[in-house]
This record gives sequence, structure tokens and C-alpha cells, in this order.
Amino acid sequence: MSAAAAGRGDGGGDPDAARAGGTGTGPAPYDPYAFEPFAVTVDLAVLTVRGGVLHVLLIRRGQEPYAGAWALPGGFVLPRESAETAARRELAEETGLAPSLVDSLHLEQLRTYSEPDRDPRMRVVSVAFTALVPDMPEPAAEGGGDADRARWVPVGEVTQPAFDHARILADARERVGSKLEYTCLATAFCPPEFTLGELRAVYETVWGTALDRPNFRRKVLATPGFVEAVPGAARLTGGRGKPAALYRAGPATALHPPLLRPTEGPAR
Amino acid sequence: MSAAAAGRGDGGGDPDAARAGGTGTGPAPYDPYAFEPFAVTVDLAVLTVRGGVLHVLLIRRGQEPYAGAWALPGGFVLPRESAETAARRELAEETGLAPSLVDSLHLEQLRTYSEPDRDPRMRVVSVAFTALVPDMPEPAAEGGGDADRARWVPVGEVTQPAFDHARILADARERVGSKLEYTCLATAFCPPEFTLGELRAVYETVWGTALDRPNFRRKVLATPGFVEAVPGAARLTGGRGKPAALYRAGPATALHPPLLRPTEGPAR
DNA sequence: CCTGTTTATAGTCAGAGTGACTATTAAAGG
DNA sequence: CCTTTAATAGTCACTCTGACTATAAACAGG
Repeated sequence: MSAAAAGRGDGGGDPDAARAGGTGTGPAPYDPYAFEPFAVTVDLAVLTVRGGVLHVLLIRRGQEPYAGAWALPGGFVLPRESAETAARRELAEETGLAPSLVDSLHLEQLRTYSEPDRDPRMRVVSVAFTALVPDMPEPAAEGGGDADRARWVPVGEVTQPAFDHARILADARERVGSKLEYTCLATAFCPPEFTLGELRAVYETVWGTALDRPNFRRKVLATPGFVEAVPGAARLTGGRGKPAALYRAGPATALHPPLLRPTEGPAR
Repeated sequence: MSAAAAGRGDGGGDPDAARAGGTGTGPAPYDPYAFEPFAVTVDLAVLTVRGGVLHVLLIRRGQEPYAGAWALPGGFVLPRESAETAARRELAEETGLAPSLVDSLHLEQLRTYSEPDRDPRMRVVSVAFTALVPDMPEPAAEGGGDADRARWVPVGEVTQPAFDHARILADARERVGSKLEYTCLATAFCPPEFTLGELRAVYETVWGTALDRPNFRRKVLATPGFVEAVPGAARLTGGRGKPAALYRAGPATALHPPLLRPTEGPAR
């Protein structure tokens, strides 16, 4: 703990504390290699709703450790990148989508995982992100890689992913579930134009509960800015039933009052 | 972006991607120094309520950059520490509290700040934490340092703190404000036994709004597990008024339904 | 001792929001 | 044409909340 002890009191994150053998208090050149280096990576929990089931984008690992296991997409933060930038770059690379499209996707920092032994080889601190995307085709295998290296996997079927990715995925699911309650985030899972039935399916899928159709409709339409009607537009709902009106995501981001999960216990 | 490009597809945080000049696909020893090192630090937004004003613990910097400026306490994550462990260690060092006491304080990861230029000297990625502590005396100047190196500062009087600490503090305030709405977190600002008036003062201080006394009481007592009455105990409220009953924090952590901020707009 | 002030506590009342439910409309399929 | 399916419209009771009034218990000052 010598490095931090030397730096104690110099405020948060003071690299001067890391200079080798620093004894004086005056300014001195610091040596970036005087402390054990950390690798900083991003991991992405890319979630989507496909056919009433929550899916996550996984990559099959080709190398040890965890060769052959599924893992969340991710990679290194480059020297001139923020974690957010790195996450969006990785997202574009893994999904094969155009960068302009990726820029419009919902991407949000989840939390940072820093347990010393989360990677058996070296010290890796990973900033995890959650991305919410509408239903889209299987990720294109761009760059001449294996055709099925990246796949959408139902979250219920994810077993023994690499590293601590099971924990990250669980945290992402919990975060998304509670954010649906008090934000307008559900539209991030929908295409640009969607029906209220599709929006309700997002809630039902993420929460795993059925919602009353008329009540859901009343609540969503009563929240100003949640959705905006597309004038005159309607979509046949899979062939059956009355055609539903189409809506777009509105400008609101928060839900006041919130749309609480049914049967949610009084304490968590 | 060569390092990440080389590692693309190997799953999140694969240090193999960092080995210098890696061309083959088979296993090879990795070199921790093949990529530009990142320093990983923690920054702490330690908040407390003193006399109806939200305060944050700040440290006066002794070195450049930002010498003489106030900064959030923090420091390096050591090679065998998680960020959480480092945050609690720094918290104990900066407040001078016993480690056992620090272990009981509420500490929660806020988010990670990773802009490339947030520290002018080198690449520093900082995991920020929010700590909520009850009102306590001025931090002891342990270790023979300056007597007033660490101070409680009203958040409204924090001007031009070092690095991006203004942003971190703003994020912490916003997070705490919204967590008061849907969690039982407010008790973390209170001593072990407190009156409902003190608990209400926490909400009023963090939110900056007045709350109706009887309605607040009704809501808190109607939430199972939020607070537990201390049998027979009462405390004189600063000399004036009827003595108030004492309560302890209950086992609940979530508020269902939430206690929403008054006059909170329909969209944020 | 009385009175005004302060804070805690008890209770009332109307309106908003929600859960549960019924009814109607508009499409597809046999 | 009739059934099925899903969207849409509407009702009703209950809960929760905001606003408000009233009472109780302490202290300060005359």
C-alpha cells in the first residue's frame, strides 16, 4: 500500500503518488511504470426483446481462459478513448451496424467491476455498459470471422459465461427492470414506430409478468411525452386482431409517477 | 486502435489482445507493458447533513495540478484491492474513523469517469463512490498532517474543485436525490436512533423542498420496515416543542410505492 | 401562572391514480 | 358467417396523496 500511502492527502487520483521512490514533497517527474499497470476494458450487456424473450448478445471465446465459453462483447479502452467511446466502438464492431446507427442506440454505464482476480492472467478493471437495442437480425459476421461467433442468446439459457459476466448480466437485468419503472426507457427496445402492444410486450418480457392491456394503455397515454401518435398510421398485428395505432418515442425520459411492477414486494 | 483490433472477438477484457506484435492465434505469453498503462483510482463524494445543509468532505490539494484547490478524497486502487475496498480504506484514512465504523457506513458505486484528459498528467480512470454518513465532527487530522486539510463544505459553496470533481459531485447529488425517492437510504444520513423530524430534515435538505409534516409521518410509518420505533424512547427536539419518539432504521431497503419529490416535473 | 411559540402527533377530506373488470370494434381464418 | 384475436373504450371501487385542521407537550418570557 506504499503507493497510496505516499499519495494520501493529495486528493483523488493523484498520479504523483505513483512516482518511484518519491521522498520529497516538491514537484517531480512521475513515472507511469512505477506502479503495477491495470488494463481497462469495457464489457457490454447488449439486450433486446425477440419474440417475447429477453436476449443478450454473446461472443464465443476462441482463446484461453474460458476458450469455447460465451462471453459478453467488449474490449480494451484505447489510450485516447473514454469508456463510453470504447463501448460504442465495440458495439459497432460486434453488431456489424453502421456507426451512425450505433450512435442512436441507448447505451448507459452500468457499473465497474474491479475484483483483483476477475481475470486469471492479470489485473483487469472493466467498465460495464448496458445497451438496449430493438430486435434486429443475427449479428453479421463481418471481417471474415467465423459465421456464428456472435449470437443472440435468451438470457434464461446463459450458463457459465466467461469471467464474471454472469454477475454483469444479472446486474444489467436488474437495472433495466427497475429503470422501466421510472423512466421511458422501454421505447429503446422498440423500432422507430411501434404499437402499444409491442411496448407492453417489452415490459412483460423484461419483468416476466403479464400487464392488463387497457390499464397499460391508459397509463402510457396519460404520461405526457412518453409516446407520440403517428397520425393516421396503423399496423396489422401479425395478421390477427384489430390493427393497432403506431406511436413514436416522445421527448420525455422520466415517468412521473412511475409505472410500478405488479406484485412487487414492499422490500427488496 | 491496434490493441483492441487485435483482441476483437475474444470476449470482454481479454489481455491477450495486448501482447506486443501478436500475429498468430495460438496462446502466447502476454506482456503487461505492451499497452499504455492506465492508473485506476477511486474518488469519494462523502455526503452528510449538518444543520439543514448538505455538506461534502473535501481535501485541500498540496501539489500541482490544482494545488490549493479543493478536491474529493480518493487515491489509488492498490494491486490486490477492488475499487470498493480501496474506497473504504480511503474513507477511513480521510475521516480518521475506526475501520469498523467505516464498514457500517453506506458506500455505493456512483459511476466511472474515464475521459482521456481528466488528469492533465496521465491517463487516470477513476471509479467514483458516494458515501452517506451521519453528522460527525470535523475530520481528525491524523498522521501529523495539516489540521485543516480535510473539511466539511456546504455543497452550495463548492466552487472550482480539482479535476472533474464538480461533475462527480453533481452526479452524486442527483443520484442521492433520486434514491431517496424509492429506497430507504435516508436513514444512512441519521445516527442510529433518530426522530421523524430528523429524517424529514434529510429529505428536505437533499431535495431542497419543504415537506408536509403529518403526511411525511404517515408515509414513513405506513411503509413496513422503513423505521422501527424504539420503545419508550423520546428525545427533546433542541429544547423546543413536544419531545419526539425515537426510531431506528428498519430492514427494508426499497420504498414501494416510492416517496416522490413534490413538484417534480412530468419529464426530466 | 399564564400566554405565545414551537414541534410532534392525530385526524379529516377531496382528488388523482390504479387494479380489476366489462363492452365494443376491427381485422383474419375456417 | 362465425370464431378468434387483439385493440380500444369505459366503469367502479379502492388506495394513496396533498392540503388542511386540531390537539398535545415542551419551552420562553412576562
